[in-house]
Amino acid sequence: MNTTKKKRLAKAGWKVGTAQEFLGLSDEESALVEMKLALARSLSQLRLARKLTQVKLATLLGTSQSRVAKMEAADATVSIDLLVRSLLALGTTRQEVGKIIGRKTAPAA
Amino acid sequence: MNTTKKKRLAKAGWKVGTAQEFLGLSDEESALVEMKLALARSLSQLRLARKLTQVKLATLLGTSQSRVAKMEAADATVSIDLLVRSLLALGTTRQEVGKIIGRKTAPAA
DNA sequence: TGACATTATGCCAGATATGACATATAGTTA
DNA sequence: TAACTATATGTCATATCTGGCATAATGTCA
Repeated sequence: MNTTKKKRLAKAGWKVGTAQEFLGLSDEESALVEMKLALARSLSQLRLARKLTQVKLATLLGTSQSRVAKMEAADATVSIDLLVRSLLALGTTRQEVGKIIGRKTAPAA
Repeated sequence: MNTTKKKRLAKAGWKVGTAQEFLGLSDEESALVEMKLALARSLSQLRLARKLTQVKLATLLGTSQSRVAKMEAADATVSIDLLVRSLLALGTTRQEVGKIIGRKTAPAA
């Protein structure tokens, strides 16, 4: 649950292979994080594919640029609900959302 | 978003084929509801398969019987986050969660 | 029938997420 | 360099979700 710790490390510039090994993330926690990462990545890709700025996407979704930035960053303050609702709003089907969630996340470059 | 309306109808005993046609649910809203239904159903099945009561499952998850009941009923007050976290806590893999979410929901019996 | 176990529903205080705003940090072009 | 665009981060009031409790409804068995 201690996401603050993770953020501190990340902010300090640590590029960790997978978060789980350094931070004491349980399997459940890391699975949840990976799901969020996969959803966040898809949202980002979808936005770019449509050549939208975060501001335009925010307007489309009825939210703010800052929240879009946080969604794409899989910030701790964004829920899976929000990510899923956003993808659905952009026309992503339920089946596709399922695939995204199940998709293995590529390790941080 | 008016889920109160739906609850009133449901409470009145209306067994609707799919919710969308009677209530003015948008595609996005109904997709979200269906995802929650699929997750709720899986949770229920998983609990029964392990021969647990809602009380025992609640203890296992660190929550209350009432919330488990609401989760299984896909109540409006339960988030996708909660359903997913519960499934993960029971050992469901991320891939399986993905499949569940994408799975087509059987119409109400 | 009563006694008991299980599940469902209503409510509410505290926890968490959201939207909005300000501001910071790139990145680009002149 | 300045001016501009796009993205990131911090904060906060409000909205929504969660856990927990009470209680109702349903089911089961003697």
